[in-house]
Amino acid sequence: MLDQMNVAKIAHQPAYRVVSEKIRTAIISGEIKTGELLPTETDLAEQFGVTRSTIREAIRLLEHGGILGRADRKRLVATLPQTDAIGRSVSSALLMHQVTYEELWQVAMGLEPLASKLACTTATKKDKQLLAANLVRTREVMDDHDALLVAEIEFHDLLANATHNSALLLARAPLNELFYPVAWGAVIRALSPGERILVAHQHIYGAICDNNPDKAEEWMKKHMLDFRRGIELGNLGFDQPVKA
Amino acid sequence: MLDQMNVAKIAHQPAYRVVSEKIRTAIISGEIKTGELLPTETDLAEQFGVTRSTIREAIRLLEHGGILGRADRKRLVATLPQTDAIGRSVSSALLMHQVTYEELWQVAMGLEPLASKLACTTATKKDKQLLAANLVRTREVMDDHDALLVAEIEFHDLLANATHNSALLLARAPLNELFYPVAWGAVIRALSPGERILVAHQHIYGAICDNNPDKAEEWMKKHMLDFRRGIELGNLGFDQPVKA
DNA sequence: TACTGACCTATTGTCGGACAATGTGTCAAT
DNA sequence: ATTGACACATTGTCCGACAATAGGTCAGTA
Repeated sequence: MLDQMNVAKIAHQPAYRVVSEKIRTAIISGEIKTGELLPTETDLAEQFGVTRSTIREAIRLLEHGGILGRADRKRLVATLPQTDAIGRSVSSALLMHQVTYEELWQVAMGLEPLASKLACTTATKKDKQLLAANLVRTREVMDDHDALLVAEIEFHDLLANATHNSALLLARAPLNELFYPVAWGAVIRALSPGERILVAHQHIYGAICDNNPDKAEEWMKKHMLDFRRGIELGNLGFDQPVKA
Repeated sequence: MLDQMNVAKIAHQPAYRVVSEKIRTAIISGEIKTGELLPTETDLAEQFGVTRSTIREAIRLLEHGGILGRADRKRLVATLPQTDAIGRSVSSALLMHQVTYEELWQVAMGLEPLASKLACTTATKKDKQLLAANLVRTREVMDDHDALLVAEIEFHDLLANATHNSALLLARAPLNELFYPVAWGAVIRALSPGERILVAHQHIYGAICDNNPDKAEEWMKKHMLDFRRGIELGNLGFDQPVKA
């Protein structure tokens, strides 16, 4: 009796959600390959036996998650959810949860040294070239706070990409979106620690080229501790919620 | 000229996206408090000067991200995106990116020992009670593979919750969704390592009660290495993509 | 031939109205 | 106070329509 009620309730899902789920599994299972164009809304409506309005609601549901994108702002395509799409929703969730700088820093302290260590064995020549180019640019813009921040964020992003570990990339997405841009930006403006940043980056890069995981990890930890000290020295509210 | 084109293109966003964004910022900014009921679709349509269909599409866009939930399957309420909602979308993204067990294990190796260490200083009495209860249950179901897996996952989840770090919770969401259920489940079925799991959990729990962060971190690392060895011993394809 | 420009078509975005199902509140009767 | 009938409100779904525009077609011209 109670079971029947539950079944009945669960069974009664809105059509737009059922359709959305069907499309989603079709994409995940590879039945619809990524990059492939979806049928038009009218066709989909006919296929699923519902009206276009319902199809459109189902599409909206998927669109937000990044599973569906659009080729030319007209036709829809199945796309791989990219880190930036996921990162945005994760970041907005964290903002609403009033995440503090310290919480983000703790995560950074767990992931960034790990990324450095892993990158030593996984970085390709291309990755190293990109990192080297970033170092050059960092040296050039050392006195421009905004440009320095951009270069700093890029360095950590390149490093993470060099691990070729998509799980790691997604896990550290909030760092790119919230931690570095806001908190680190404040430190840079307050303390102008360009020289210290560059030195740390150079050591990390050197360790990767020398295939020395321990050294890479160690220098990244120093780098993160530097950052924490910067927040404290600048009295920037380490335990305050991040504000967008 | 080029600027104007960009502006024109950016300016021409579909109404459902504009409306969705307005509602979203209204919620994030606190103008609409979480838990509060939203106006009805008809009212919203009138407010924004669009038709109900458009409003509904805007709502679908937010519904997927967990920003909007429903009180009683009728009225909509503003809700905080919870880790499980985010976790689902992250996990589906990872599946599509063909994440491997090894990649997930690497992230786990970065985050789980960190969680153990942090929990030592942040765990409340309530947290410790929950962990203790979990240990009792684990001992009881040691021979039931499925129940043991549930208890194992719950232990790590309780531990993460004990850090009270929402950034960490979100970062490790894929571990809950993909890593433990699938990979660890395979190990348990293949090797029946109930005793080793329990011993590790007990040492971690003990370290937290003794406020001994280093020991907690160390035992969690052992625990993770055990898992890796299990995968290798069972020849379960450590470098294979995870399949849902 | 290769390019240009006008035209046609397909597709999305938006509108308005309609109805069924279902939860909710009201109000009278007991 | 409880109950039951009834009207009402709200969501889910359908239908049909039209404007805007991206893309393709096709004739005309250098």
